[in-house]
Amino acid sequence: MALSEQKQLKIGEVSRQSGVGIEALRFYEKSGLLERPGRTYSGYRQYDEDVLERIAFIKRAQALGFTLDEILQLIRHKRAGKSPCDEVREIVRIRLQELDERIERMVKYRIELTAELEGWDKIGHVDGHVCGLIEESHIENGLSGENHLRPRSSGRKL
Amino acid sequence: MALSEQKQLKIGEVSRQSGVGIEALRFYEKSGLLERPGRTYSGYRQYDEDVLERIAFIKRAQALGFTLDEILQLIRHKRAGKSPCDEVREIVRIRLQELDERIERMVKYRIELTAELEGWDKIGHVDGHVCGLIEESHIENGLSGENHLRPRSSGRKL
DNA sequence: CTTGACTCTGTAGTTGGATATAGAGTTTAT
DNA sequence: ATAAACTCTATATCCAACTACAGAGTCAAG
Repeated sequence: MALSEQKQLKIGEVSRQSGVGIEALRFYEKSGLLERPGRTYSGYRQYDEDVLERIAFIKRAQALGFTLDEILQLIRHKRAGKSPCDEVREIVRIRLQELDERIERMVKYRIELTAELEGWDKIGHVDGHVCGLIEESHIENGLSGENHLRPRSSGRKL
Repeated sequence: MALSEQKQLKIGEVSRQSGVGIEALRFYEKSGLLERPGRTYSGYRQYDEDVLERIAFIKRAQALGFTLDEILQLIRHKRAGKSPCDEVREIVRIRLQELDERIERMVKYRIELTAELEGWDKIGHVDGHVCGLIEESHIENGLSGENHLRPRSSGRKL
C-alpha cells in the first residue's frame, strides 16, 4: 500500500498514449511542466501512469488558451499547496476579453475585406491601379494599427 | 521632364514619415519588398519620395492580412507587367475563408470558456480539484485539436 | 574641431512551441 | 548474435516579422 504500484511507461508509450511527441515531452520536462520521472538503471525515463493526467491537463489548458508559461504558473501554485483558482480565473477573464476584442476586430475586418473585394469587381482593371490595392485602398484606417489576426499556426501536429 | 525631380529622403526621414522602423526598412529591402534605393557618394540610402506609397501599400496589404511573402508575390507580378488582380482576389478569398473559420472557432471557444468559468463558480473549491481544470474539464473535446487563436503578436510598434 | 545624431554592414536574438538531427548506448525479437 | 526499434543528451532549426547590437564611418550644428 505504501508504494502504489503503477505501471511504468517508457517515453514512447507515453507519447503514443498522449499524442504528444517524444521531443515535446522532454521539452515539457525541461520547461518544468512535467516532473522529472524516475530512470531505469540505464537512464531511460520511467513514467508513472498518472503523468498522462498531467499531460491531459496541459493540453486542456492549452486548448483553453493558456500559454505554457501560464500553465507552469498554475502547476507551481498547485505544488505550493495553493489552489490556483484565482489565478486561473484571472487568466481566463483576460483571455475572454482578448477574445472579444479579437473577434470584434475580425468581424469588422471581414466586413471591410468583403467591401474591398466588391469594390474591385465594380472598378475592373484601371491602368496603373492594381485592384484598387496597390495605389490606394478603399478601406479606412481602422485596421492599420497592430498586426491583428494571423495565428498562421506553426503547429504541425494533429 | 525626363528626370522627375523628387525630394530625396534619407532612411530616418522615411522611417519617420512612414512609421516603419529603420531596421524594418532595411529588412524590407533585403526581402525584396522595397527596391534598392540610390546611394549618396558615401553610401547613404537616398529614397525617392514615392517609396512612401510603396510602404503604404505594404502596410495596407499587411492590414488586409497578407503575409510579406504574399505581398512580395504581388509586387513581383506587378513588376512583370501583370496585374495581380487574380492573385489578389484569390488570396483575399482564402483569407476570408480562414477568417470565417477562425471567427467561428473563437465564438465557440468563447462560449465554452464562459461555461467553464461558470462551472467553477458553482463548484467552488473541491479538494484535490483545481477549479475543475486540473483533474478534468467540463469542456468537450471540440477544441482539443489545432492551436487555434493566440496571435499573441510579436509586434511592438504602433 | 568636436560633439552628437545619423547611417552603414553584418550577425545574432526575440517570441512560442515545438521538431529535427547527430551520435551513442540499450533493449527486444528472432 | 545480430538487427530493428527504442532511448539518451545536446544542439540546431523552424515560422514570421522584425529588433538589437557591434563597430565603423559620415554629416550638421555650434
